[in-house]
Amino acid sequence: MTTYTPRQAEAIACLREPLQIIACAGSGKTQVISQRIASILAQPDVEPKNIIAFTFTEKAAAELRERILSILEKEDFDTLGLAEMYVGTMHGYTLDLLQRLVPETFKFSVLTEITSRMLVDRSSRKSGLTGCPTSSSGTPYLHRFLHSRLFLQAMSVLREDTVDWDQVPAGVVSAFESYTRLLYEHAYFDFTEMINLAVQLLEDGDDDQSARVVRQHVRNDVRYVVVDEYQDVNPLQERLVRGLTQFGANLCVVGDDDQTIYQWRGSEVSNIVTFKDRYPGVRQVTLGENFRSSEGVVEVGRSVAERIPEDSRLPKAMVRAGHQKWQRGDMIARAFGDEISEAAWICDRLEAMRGLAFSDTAEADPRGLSWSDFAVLFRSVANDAGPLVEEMRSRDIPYVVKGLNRLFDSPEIQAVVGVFRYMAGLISVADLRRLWDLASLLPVNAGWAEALAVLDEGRDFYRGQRWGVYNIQRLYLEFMEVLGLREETVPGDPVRRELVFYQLGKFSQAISDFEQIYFNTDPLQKYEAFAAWLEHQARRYYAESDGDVGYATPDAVVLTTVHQAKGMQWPAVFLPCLRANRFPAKRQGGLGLFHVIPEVAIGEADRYKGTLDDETRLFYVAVTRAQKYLFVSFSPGPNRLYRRRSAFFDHCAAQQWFSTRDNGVPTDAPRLEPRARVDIPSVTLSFSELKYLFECPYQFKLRFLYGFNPPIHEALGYGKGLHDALAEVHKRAITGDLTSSQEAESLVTRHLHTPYAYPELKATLHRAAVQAVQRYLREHETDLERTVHSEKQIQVHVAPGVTVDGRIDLVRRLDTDELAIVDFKSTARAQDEDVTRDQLHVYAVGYEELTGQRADLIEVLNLDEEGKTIREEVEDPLLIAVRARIKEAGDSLRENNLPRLPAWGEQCGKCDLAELCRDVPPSAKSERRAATGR
DNA sequence: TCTCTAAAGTTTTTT
DNA sequence: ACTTTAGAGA
Repeated sequence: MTTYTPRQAEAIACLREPLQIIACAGSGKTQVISQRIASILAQPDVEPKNIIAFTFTEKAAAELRERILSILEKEDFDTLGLAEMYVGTMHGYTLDLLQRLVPETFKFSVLTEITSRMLVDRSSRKSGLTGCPTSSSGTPYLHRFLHSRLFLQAMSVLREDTVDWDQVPAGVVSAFESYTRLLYEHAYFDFTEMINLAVQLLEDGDDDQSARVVRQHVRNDVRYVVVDEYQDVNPLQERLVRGLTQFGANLCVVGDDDQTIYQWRGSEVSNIVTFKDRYPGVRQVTLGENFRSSEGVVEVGRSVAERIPEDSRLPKAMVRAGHQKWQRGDMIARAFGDEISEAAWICDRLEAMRGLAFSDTAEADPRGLSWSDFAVLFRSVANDAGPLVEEMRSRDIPYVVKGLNRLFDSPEIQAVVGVFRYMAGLISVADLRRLWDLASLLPVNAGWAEALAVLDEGRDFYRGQRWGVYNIQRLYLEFMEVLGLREETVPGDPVRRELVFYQLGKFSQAISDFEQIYFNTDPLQKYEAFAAWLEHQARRYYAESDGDVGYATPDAVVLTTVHQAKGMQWPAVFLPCLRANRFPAKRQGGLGLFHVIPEVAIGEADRYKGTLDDETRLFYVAVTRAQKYLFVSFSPGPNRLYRRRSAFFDHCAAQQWFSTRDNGVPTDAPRLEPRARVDIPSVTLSFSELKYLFECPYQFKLRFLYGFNPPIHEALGYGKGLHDALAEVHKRAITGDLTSSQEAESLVTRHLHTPYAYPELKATLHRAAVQAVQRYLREHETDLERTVHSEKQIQVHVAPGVTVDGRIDLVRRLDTDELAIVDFKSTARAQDEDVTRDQLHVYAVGYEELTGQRADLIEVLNLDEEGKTIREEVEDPLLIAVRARIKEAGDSLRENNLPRLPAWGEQCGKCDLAELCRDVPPSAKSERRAATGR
């Protein structure tokens, strides 16, 4: 049983008035939030669906969810309905809210930073980009490609910030209008727009139909809102919080103003600083006890925070409360003459400290420090980490770098990029061959000539075929297939093979991103645009190491940025390269936000500039990551801007806790066998991921770990549209509004979105969808009123760390009064029946966990004319078996044990990626060509 | 202490 | 592509 300090207990027990928890670094914040949510749930009249908990990242959400579940399980709490408690990001919440309650948005899809930029560049006039004026004399208007990033930043700020529209130039206003119009025309949300739309609906009166439904739901169901990392909330997100609590829901915000490090992305510190003045009757609880670090680390952290002017901080004093002891020599500040000796010193230290005895908690037995207990934090990994990486490589110290290697720098990807430079006519066959030899990518018996033939056929743009035929993804996969390039044919050892395939998979992902926007473009232009995009833009966006292959965390020293280290801790932390103009960083030049939107139009515009205070907060975060050992160091950088010491370095060196000389690790210091801290990574699987994992583990690996995507199909969106139309029908049925078959046409018009179809196909699909919906409404006219749930969110916690979540299409009562779980399928080419049955049994397990009710039957209802319906009983042995299979799947995933099927099987015939895995037997070839259109 | 010129340029979540 | 900074020269 966890014991809590009086302050922590006060926060946990405070459930009535608005609560602000000011949580210093290492104060056990997540535990307190989790326990508080458990006490909310313990109240007799509260249901899980009454609770919303916001985190900033998905990772933080997963952690919080796991923590809450473990508390509830320990307290033997009834977890009925728990899937309906929302724990996640604001983006996820608003998207879910809209796509559950506002039928017009069902068909919307989400643009990423990459795809929104492509959209803006592709439609540079319609998006408002090239009509957007600036205040710089050299650049009266923004340019295509060059300024799309800046343009999108301005478009976000206009919605996320408090804007005085009278101060915004008319040209910028009309560019903004063009941009939002373009989004809605294409049924896209960017990351800001989903929150923006939800906020509009929450703030609107009840006269708009959608607003009424959304507000009604919030009024009835939302009773507790918790916001973690409140210091990073921007003004729009603050409005969302306001909107959700406007009908009296309790609000609890948690954060630390000293750890505001994303202000350049819009977070507004004043939200947290003035919270008490903006909400009535706020109870403030300060968690000042730091359980993480030694007194030396805590005191230095406090002194850094005190460099921030008092009037922009909440008053607080962090004190040490943990068991770590400070000893002279634990903290060292050293300056070096050059980068090489600084890197060498860090490596000496790492080697000398490995094996030192260390206790994670007061109770735990000490263990020897291992590689993964050390972190090196940089202000800029991309600019400063080079020399240290070099040194660690030469000494064979295991490490992982986050943010140094760009995917497109590797010779392997340059070889692949060459393929598309060849396609665009920029290089010759000989150049291409040279690139592939240089990357040593060619398999032993590579079919080079055949592969070139594939390219040349693809390059014949005047065959008069439909544009959709010139599919980049298909060409890429076919090129690899014909070349015979598979994971086991990549030259080199298995480690290299895996890495190369991971890179090739990421490239496939990049193609998908591109084709999502450029699918309907004249083929020649499309290939030219792709080559140009690869050359100029793609390289900035795709980092080689941002997804590690597999879920296992290696025992290695972590090299990362301070930003990415937020929320983490290590026994020993190094902060090297503390140079003036780098940390604190100097402001960047160039055309900036204020050339588009004048400073006076934005409240608190300073935060977009990156001030000294912001850098100080970042340094505070860096320092407080250390549990015991902290090493700050300086060496002059390669050019004259970085020759002087950082003020932060001098600050540390002046503190008594630091030694300025290294006397080495004391020879009598206790040592133990190095043993890494064991983290069991938690795995959350969606239904579709689970489906692939059951079907073929290697297919799962190719798709989700490497990132290979099948080519875009022109009819994409048909199944989703049908699905959404029926979802609306059933949701209305629950409220007693039964849809007649005359409405099929308008339902399909609202929900069917087939952006990749050529006009004739579009019309065909529309007709087919209307017929399918009519047929469904006719055949199920009388069932509609027996609809129990539509799109029911479920979640199954299979074992510690293994969760499956997904949605059940429909739950309804049959004439026989039995309860049936229904899943819709819309393609005649239905999946393997075994998998469908497994999947449905997962639904049954989830439904039982959610409602405590047992479903009697599971049904697969095919919406196609000749499609058959599968119906079968829910049986206990199957439920138990499915649970065991999920757990097994989760375990093999964590062990990265994802083998191919032993031989070509029926599933392989339906797998789009089979050729990347093994030879297709001659008997399967013709059938396959028919099925995949190749 | 002022003025001019050359040289340099970060961090990154969100389905 | 433009603003900040260091350092030279006045």
